[in-house]
Amino acid sequence: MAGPTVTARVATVLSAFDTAHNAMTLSEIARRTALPLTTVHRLTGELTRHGLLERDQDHQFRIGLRLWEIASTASRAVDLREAALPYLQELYATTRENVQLAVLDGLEAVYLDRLSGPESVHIVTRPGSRLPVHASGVGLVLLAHAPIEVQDEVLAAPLARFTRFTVTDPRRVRRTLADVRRDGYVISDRQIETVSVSVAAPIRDRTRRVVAAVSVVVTVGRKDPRSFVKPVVGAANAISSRLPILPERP
Amino acid sequence: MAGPTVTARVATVLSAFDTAHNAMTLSEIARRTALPLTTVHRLTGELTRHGLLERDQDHQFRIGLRLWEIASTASRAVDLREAALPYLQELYATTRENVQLAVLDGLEAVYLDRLSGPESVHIVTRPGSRLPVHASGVGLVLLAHAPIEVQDEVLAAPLARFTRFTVTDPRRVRRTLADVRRDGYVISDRQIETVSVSVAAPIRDRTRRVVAAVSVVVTVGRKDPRSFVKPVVGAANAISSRLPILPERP
DNA sequence: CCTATGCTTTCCGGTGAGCGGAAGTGAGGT
DNA sequence: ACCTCACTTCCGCTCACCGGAAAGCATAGG
Repeated sequence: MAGPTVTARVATVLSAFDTAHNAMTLSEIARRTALPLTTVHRLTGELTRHGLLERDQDHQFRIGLRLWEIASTASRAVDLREAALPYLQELYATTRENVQLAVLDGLEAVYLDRLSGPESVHIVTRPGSRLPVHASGVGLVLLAHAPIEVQDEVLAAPLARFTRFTVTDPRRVRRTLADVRRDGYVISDRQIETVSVSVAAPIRDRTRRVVAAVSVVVTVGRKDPRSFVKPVVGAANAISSRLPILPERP
Repeated sequence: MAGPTVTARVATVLSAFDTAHNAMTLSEIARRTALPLTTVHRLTGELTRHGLLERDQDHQFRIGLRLWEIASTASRAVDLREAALPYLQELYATTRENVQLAVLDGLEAVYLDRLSGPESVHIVTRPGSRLPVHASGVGLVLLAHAPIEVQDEVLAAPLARFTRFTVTDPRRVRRTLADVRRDGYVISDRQIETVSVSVAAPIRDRTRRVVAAVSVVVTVGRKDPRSFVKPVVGAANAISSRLPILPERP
């Protein structure tokens, strides 16, 4: 059904860039997008002319400053991030552990921000990265409050296993989701990496709709995860009460 | 010269979004871009389908999470910003004043980051915004080390006056640029706003090429601006020494 | 030196995606 | 009921897009 329109191809080319591929040659982009080389050549050339892409002297393409600029000034991610930042910093100051902020996009969680210091566990997520929602703390929180169709669609597909602790049985995940809704927080124990536990809580806008989730990720076994519940929930509530009116997605 | 290609129109539509216009209706975009309504309708529809734009229930378009994501994971702005952040924080901690990081793009300065606290002067720039280079502290630093053609082009055009202190005579600006190169810093006195003075210094990569500028913006008359020269230059040098190899623009 | 390899750029003719005026829909206001 | 303003759908013309072919342009190996 995806007709090969120019706009679609532009989107495809831009989407070829991610954390692992932030600089690519022409033919690398062509390979990754499965588009004809000539076509990519024309598109990248035009995108570069408009500043959406840049090219260094090694002939490597990168995302252009212009595109960063547009995204930085105008996105809903930025509003949420800015509103939450002071409270995330406070949460970091009291826990000295990784602090994360994420929202739901489609069937995945997108990480908007992460604070971490030298003492924190090393974790995989970076701002701008995506993870499935069935395993991580923030993911479970977001899924628990997502529309029922989203939940069904996520749980209908096979659930990826990250560690031997990852829950991949849809029924058990559903039970967890019910717990999250009842308790107002969740503890995800070594489901993403075997070294870390995360404690997450929902952030709501004025209408009490869940729009984001905040979590703390700590080294397993160092301290009782339950001791983080109060600060995490507290931060989530503080952010909730300060949120500007957020636009709802249709 | 600008042929009306689809890619160009996509760029135009995306560029219509900025700090002052982060949510627009269809016809608002059409007005701002001077494109036919039908055309904008088609393009925004397609862009939305690919997640580059989003639309809330008020029919307002915004920059999509997908676009933010692409820009966040893959831009040269992000690398520079991340490398500099710890030192910017340190500079903020010691001065408690606005701290800014900017790069040159085309003939303008783009602000990558800003740290400010409750005690800082309120200033106009936000991350992602642009300002001309002939007046601000960071602008003068960037211009002083820009290719000669850029300098000529900037100084050939009429220079915008922001306050009665703004230097708009190209000859005087050129003299200032020479001073910047000699001294390694610049003090811009009330040239942007009548309430503030900025102290700026260049950031260089491994090849000693100037790739960015850092500045502190302080309230005029509160403290001798010269007392900020040492911390600003110190921070700039510290960042310079920690920079990853930055790609050069052709 | 020549040949091979991999990447980039230019060329060009056929064609369907893009175009946008016109007309239709629908929500708010008077 | 009528007007206004914003959005959406329709549809036939046409020009920008398409991509294979082939030519540059380095770097490596024989």
